[in-house]
Amino acid sequence: MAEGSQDSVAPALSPWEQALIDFFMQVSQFLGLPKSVGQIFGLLFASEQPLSLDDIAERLQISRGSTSTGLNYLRRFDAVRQTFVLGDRREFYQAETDTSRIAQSFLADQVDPDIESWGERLRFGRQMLELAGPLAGAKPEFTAARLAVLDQWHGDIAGAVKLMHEHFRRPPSGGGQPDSSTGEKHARG
Amino acid sequence: MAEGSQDSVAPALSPWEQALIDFFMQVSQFLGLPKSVGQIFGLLFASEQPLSLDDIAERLQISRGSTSTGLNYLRRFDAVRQTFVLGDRREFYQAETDTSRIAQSFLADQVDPDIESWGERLRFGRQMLELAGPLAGAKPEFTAARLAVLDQWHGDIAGAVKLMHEHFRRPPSGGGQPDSSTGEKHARG
DNA sequence: TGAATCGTTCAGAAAAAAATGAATGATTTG
DNA sequence: CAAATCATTCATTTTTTTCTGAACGATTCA
Repeated sequence: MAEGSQDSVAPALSPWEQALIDFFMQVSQFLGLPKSVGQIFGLLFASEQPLSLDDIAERLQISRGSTSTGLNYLRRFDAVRQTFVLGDRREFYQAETDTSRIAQSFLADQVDPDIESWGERLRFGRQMLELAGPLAGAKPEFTAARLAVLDQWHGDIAGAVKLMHEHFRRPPSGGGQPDSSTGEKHARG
Repeated sequence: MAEGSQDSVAPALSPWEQALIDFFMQVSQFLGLPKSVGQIFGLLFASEQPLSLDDIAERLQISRGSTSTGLNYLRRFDAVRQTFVLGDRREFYQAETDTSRIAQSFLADQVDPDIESWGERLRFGRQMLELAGPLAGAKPEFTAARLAVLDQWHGDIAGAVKLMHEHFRRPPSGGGQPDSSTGEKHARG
């Protein structure tokens, strides 16, 4: 229903909202993201209607700054859908429910760059060592063996990441139910 | 008895050591672990001989407390091998080079518990909602749809984790080179 | 048994990360 | 065009994490 109460009143989170916020807060911290990101996503996920930045900040009692930053994260991962409400200049957000989509973006933005950077670093280090030769301070055979291990490390991890990409490329086992009940049209005049 | 250098001189890290320490420090931070953990592993990885806790603390110029804590982490993940040197009461460590082994332990210790905890939390939340029914403050069809999405989330992620487990269960593509040059035998237990 | 050596633990210090909120720039409305 | 609305940015404050180092218990050695 339409919110009867006006400003300054903290609308008190329902248990439903609270549970989802807590849940995604944990997920967020597991992924090494600020907890506010999880909070925001949780609130959006719990909400049937799209919410504006101010809605979110007010409901969660966090600053607009944090909210803005958090929404940026979520946008980066395509974890949030931006919807436009007629007659309202503000931007409204709702939670993306497609896991694959989010996971792919997350991998691309948060994981791939690191893996790639490690690869570069390894290549560089190897070059340096090959140039410096035995001067580096350790036995050549030993360093050679270590370099081999490093390559294995990198290849192994990169392989795991590739596997994740593939896993999230295709829709999961459940069979794609297009989430009918969420498809409410809200853009009203 | 066999104490060669008892002075306070920090032996100055070689470029080889420095490079590896930096590298694993980055990996460590990526994984959400204290950077000292990465430093310690890097130093061990760079060193042909096993090192004692004091060796590590001294070379890295970090406190014994941090070193002890860091070594605990590494032991948890089987990222470190404990070796016993004859005539020395202290414990010596060297880096485990088998990626699979480390990855498996890491998954088991750092990832699996979270996934499981999420699962519990979801089951619990679902129960609560089913009991509370429409009282929870949102339309039943909507909450039902959301719960379905949550299940998909969890299953999807759990699937990814299982995939990782499988990936690291078997030795990686490279064909098992038994790491001959590292296989130095010193008093084992 | 007593002195010495080891490794761990934990309260406090230091460092790092995140949140805040006012200033900023951009866009729209009257 | 000026006023108003909106989202972002950034210097500062707050919170969280990590490191430190001395105290402690355990073990070994003489």
